[in-house]
Amino acid sequence: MLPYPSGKLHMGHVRNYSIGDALARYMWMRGHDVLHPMGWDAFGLPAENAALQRGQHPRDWTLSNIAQMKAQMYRLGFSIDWSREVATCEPQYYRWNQWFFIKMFERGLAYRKEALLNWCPECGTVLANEQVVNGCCWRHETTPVEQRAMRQWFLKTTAYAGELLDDMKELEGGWPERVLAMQRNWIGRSEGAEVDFTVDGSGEKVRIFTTRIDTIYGATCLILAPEHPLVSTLVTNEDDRLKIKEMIDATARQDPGNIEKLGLFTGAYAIHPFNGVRVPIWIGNFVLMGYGTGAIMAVPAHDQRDFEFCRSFDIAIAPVIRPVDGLLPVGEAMTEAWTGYGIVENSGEWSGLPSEEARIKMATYAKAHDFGAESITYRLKDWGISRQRYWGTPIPIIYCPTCGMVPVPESDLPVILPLDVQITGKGRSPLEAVPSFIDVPCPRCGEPARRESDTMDTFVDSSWYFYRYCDPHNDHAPFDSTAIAKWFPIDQYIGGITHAILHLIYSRFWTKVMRDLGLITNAEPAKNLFTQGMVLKDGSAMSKSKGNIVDPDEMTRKYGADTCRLYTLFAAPPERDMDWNESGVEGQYRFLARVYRLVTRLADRACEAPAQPRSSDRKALRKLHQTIAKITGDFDSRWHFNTSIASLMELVNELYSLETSLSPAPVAEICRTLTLLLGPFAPYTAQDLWEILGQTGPVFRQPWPISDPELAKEDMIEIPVQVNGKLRAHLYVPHETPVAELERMALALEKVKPFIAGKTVVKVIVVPGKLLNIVVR
RNA sequence: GCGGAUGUGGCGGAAUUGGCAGACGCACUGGAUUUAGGUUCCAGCGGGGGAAACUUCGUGAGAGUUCAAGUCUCUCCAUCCGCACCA
Repeated sequence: MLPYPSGKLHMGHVRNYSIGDALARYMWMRGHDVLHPMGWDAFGLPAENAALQRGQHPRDWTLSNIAQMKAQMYRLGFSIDWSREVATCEPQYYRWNQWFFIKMFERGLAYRKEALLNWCPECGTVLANEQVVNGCCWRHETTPVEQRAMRQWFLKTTAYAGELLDDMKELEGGWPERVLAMQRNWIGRSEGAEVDFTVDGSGEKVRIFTTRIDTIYGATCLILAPEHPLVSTLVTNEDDRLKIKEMIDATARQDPGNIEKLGLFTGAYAIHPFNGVRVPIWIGNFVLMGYGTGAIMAVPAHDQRDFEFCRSFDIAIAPVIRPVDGLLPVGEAMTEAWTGYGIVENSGEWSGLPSEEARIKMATYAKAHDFGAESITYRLKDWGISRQRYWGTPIPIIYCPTCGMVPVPESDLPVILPLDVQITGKGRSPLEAVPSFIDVPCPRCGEPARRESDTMDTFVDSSWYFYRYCDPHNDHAPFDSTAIAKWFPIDQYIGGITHAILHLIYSRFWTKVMRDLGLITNAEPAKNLFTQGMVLKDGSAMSKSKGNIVDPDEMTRKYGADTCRLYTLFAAPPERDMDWNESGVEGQYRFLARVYRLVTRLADRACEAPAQPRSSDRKALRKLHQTIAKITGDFDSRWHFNTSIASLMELVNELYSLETSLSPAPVAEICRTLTLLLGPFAPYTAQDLWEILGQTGPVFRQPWPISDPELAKEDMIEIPVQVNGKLRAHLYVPHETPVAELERMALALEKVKPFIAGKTVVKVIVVPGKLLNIVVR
């Protein structure tokens, strides 16, 4: 069992690529310059995996593996602008990852610290907070992560927390609201104040964070997180220390969101900085060390959690906010906290002020007296990027006993992975056991030193791969800035919702860092984001643990790549989740076969001697041009390819029924156009038909067909006739029939007469070309 | 609890700007072709009533606006997703 992901192209990818590929092909046919690289997944994980399966060393995963990936993608019929190909696992890419890392290290944006980290026993590595899903690894959904204290490398995403949040304003409209909502939530900005309480006796300060400084006179105790550094000095009693340890363990075991409130009195008191009152210092498991300062003031009267805590430990409840409508909270008789804003009372000189005003004035006062200040807290944490894996970019740092942490000189980049490595999947990084890699001289003093053995999270690679695509063979910089200026920000990024707070935060962060390094000018990577729905099987997301995986390779062998792609586009609009249903796949297979038979038959027909035009020709051309208009409209507005494909099916059905009565003249044009329309969705079939029709060159380099409104226009229009909003009849009339004439005809209809007989026609509503409604009373 | 969505036949879905509800496909039924099965082709297919013409009800529930509501407004219900003791 190797400690590597068994990543493989799955149906979610196929759907993702089908959407992007259809769009790119359409844009090409419309004459646009499109850089259409497939996602990082296409190059990264599966290539690594394939290499491992063949027993190759990942260090050599370069062109041969890209070639293999190419073959896989081609087999699935995806087009990629190969002239700009790049793979994130090539040594050149390692080099620029390391180059960026050193730039960040020099600016304090990359740093190393000891921290409790999420450890996945299955991967044998640590994970970032964003990569933990329901307490489990994002790759191993049933393996709970463990907490381990380790020294690890972090990137300072928190330095950009405010900007990451503020710049979302520019993404509104272009990004799905739910992704923005998830990111807002994840960044978790909250405005408040920090206030220092002094420990009575020792004089030590306890800093707390609150969003409701206006309630501070209602603080009846302080509560520290069990992990708070002050706990060890306040609690000296062995029994209590044991209890605190138990508290931490018990909290970790429980279901999040439903954790029993545990508390312990430290025996110490703190001095309230506003009124000098001594308040007890408690320890509570509901206070999180990772948020704010890890300590709070408990205001039981105005915070529900504090209320529950103080109730169960018999701590005083002191209301200090009165609702504007004048009703007082009832103090000790309260059954729940009152969390609204109102008028401050029982609060010394601030009594009588509205909450909002008191907040500002009290924070100003705290600052003037040097015991606090306004403060903004974010929930976002720094991104832990160390991984104890073999594959991945080595972190370019050397530890020297005298010089400390020394970055690898730029001339020595890239640091590449050693070949002589034993991959056990156990314990620490496999690189630690490779002396030729680990033991190096210090670049500064030349004395023996040790190389960092951790490698970077692969989300580092995915954070900027799309920039490298613009200039993949550059060997003196990550890319040329002018190449970026041409393509960035990305006009349209397409991805799964699963990356809403992983990849999409990291890549936004990376973009801002690169901008501050002066490499690019855009502050955001992508103007527009489209998140396609998931591919479900039997109502739930496909996953290895559930065993409901549909293998694209197997489907391709059975039905062909075009069928799979067509089905992923047809089964639902792209933003919606779709259920995988194999009989639906067969429907698409039938459709493609039907098109193929039709076009090959008609190709022979086109060669027949010319004949008199027939009425069927007109009908077929009309449907053809209506279909062009429909599909063009779908591409230009909403990407509902399910309706595009439905309209292609309608066209094919119509051509089937007209087939025998068509004259040879329009047949060639109809076949060519049908093939071009099919091109973005089923490129293999389209290319095949294109050649059968005697044409040359790639279909997606042909101009997109243009709908002729005259040919698309119906001769006669059908107007529904309603009486009091109920459908009663239809009128078949020429286009420019005058309104008065329509009214006269409608009122004279045999089917209408019984419904208006004996009643007064109040008015007749005519919506030109649409409908006619007779209102009677 | 907070946030984001969604609700239409047996199923996936269509109705893009308030204007014929159910396009297209799947499943099903019948017919043609076939020794047979499969394939292919043709037809039917929301519920009730009717032999049929036709009629009536119908877009989670209830109200409202309108000549007209799946679509707009309000109230409620259900489901899904994300976050969740965030001070």
